[in-house]
Amino acid sequence: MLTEERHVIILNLLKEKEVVKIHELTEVTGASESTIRRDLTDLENAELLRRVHGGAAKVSRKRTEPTMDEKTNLFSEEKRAAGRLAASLIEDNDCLFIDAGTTTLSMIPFIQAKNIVAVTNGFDHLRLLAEYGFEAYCTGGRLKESTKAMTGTGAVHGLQQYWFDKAFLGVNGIHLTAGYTTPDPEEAAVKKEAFKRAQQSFFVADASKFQESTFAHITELDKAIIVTGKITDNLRRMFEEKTDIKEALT
Amino acid sequence: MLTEERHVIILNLLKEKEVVKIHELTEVTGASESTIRRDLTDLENAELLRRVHGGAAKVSRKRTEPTMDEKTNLFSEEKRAAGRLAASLIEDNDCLFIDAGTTTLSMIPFIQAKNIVAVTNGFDHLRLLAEYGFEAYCTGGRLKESTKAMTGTGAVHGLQQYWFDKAFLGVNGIHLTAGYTTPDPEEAAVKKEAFKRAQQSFFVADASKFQESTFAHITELDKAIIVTGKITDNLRRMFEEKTDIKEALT
DNA sequence: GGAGTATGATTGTTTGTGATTGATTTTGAA
DNA sequence: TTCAAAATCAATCACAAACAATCATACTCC
Repeated sequence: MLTEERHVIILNLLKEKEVVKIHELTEVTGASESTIRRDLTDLENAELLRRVHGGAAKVSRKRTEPTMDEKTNLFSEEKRAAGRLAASLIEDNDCLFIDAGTTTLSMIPFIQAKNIVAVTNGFDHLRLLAEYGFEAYCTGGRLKESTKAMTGTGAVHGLQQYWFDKAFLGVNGIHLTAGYTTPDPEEAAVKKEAFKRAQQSFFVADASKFQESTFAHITELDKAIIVTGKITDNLRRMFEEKTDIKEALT
Repeated sequence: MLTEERHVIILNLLKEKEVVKIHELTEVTGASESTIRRDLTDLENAELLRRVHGGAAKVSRKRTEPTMDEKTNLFSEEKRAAGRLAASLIEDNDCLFIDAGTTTLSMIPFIQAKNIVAVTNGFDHLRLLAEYGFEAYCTGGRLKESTKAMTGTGAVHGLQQYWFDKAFLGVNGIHLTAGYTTPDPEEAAVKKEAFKRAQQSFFVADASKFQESTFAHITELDKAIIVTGKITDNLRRMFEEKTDIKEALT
């Protein structure tokens, strides 16, 4: 039996079970323990499994390398805090919409909930959701290169196939009278549609977005919940009179 | 026995099994070990299999390295030739569908036409189209991680917003009686819808796909044009009786 | 007939294998 | 907890299998 054949057998066994024992593998393959050990060492180096005493175990999908990068390097501390807080609002079996944008992107590495389904119009979001092993859907639509978001009627049309438990939306302005706003009307149309189709909507934003207003209106302030990093006492007092705010502690 | 015949035998054996042994191949073909080794070296250079100690293994089509220069490094000479030929069929102002799959991916760097609009269900295709400055749309749908294709009703639904001048489709089997086929019925549904909505459809494939048939039917042989790399005289004669074939010269 | 290619045999070298060793980890009973 | 037996481990060895390189022969296409 070829080395390659044994490798295939070992990996296939590991698709069905969490762990395989060395003794088990010697029986299935007819090879000696030494050979199996060498196989396991090779496969571990290729990051296709993880060695454990007495055999080998599945390498979990969620432990891919981007984890560290994304969690520690890619985003500012403030964005990560807001992302972590937003991710904690997701429950098992939720059907989600996750909007394009860096603030919503930062929540994905922190999602702990199991068995969720996520629809997104963000190119990187789609990739990241799949990398972390979540069931990922894409809205479709025109790829706007500057923001790597899919927008326009294609995206709205794609959204109309789904209903959501929760929508996590990015936003550029959160204003006491103007409500939630964003500069691009095409993106606003997508956010509006997602908002309409979700039982609960969350606008995830950092402190710089408060008391700003931009061109295109999405919805009124009290129709959604704000998720944010640390903000000033003043801002908090002003906005929590009008709507729910969830503020990250750190 | 001709070199070409042995190559076909070897590749066919590898479609059914994960690995083949050299000794096995000497028995089937009657050739010496040296000859088989040379065959395997050739086929490995064409990226149609992967050599392993004692034989050869299926080539896994994972792992695209996005930082490489796609024109020179990412694809085999055969794939590039087919891609270049397919790209040359695109005219200015065309509205295109470009299917997911490595063969169709290889055409994107060669597209010279101006002012085109391209819709795709391939994740990498979307990125590459945008990188090369084309107007890129995405069908949407569920991201199938293994192939990085978006499929299912979401993708079909997304497609129904568009009509195409030309559709470039990937395929796993091109068979004289079974027509064009692919293993996954969900992907077949997407290809079918794209085929239906295009004035002209092209199936882009390498030589190994000829006279193969897989599970899900897409359409009949004479309803589309085949774009391929170099194939044997025998194959060309058989297929050009039934439909148009465009074969890359090199 | 001669240039170019494909083939099979032979060579010395490299790689994969199973057995053996003593070291390390796990287990279970005191 | 502590200790000893059992299981598992990494390291090493010698042998066998597979390897690339080379050569001489047979074939094909001008």
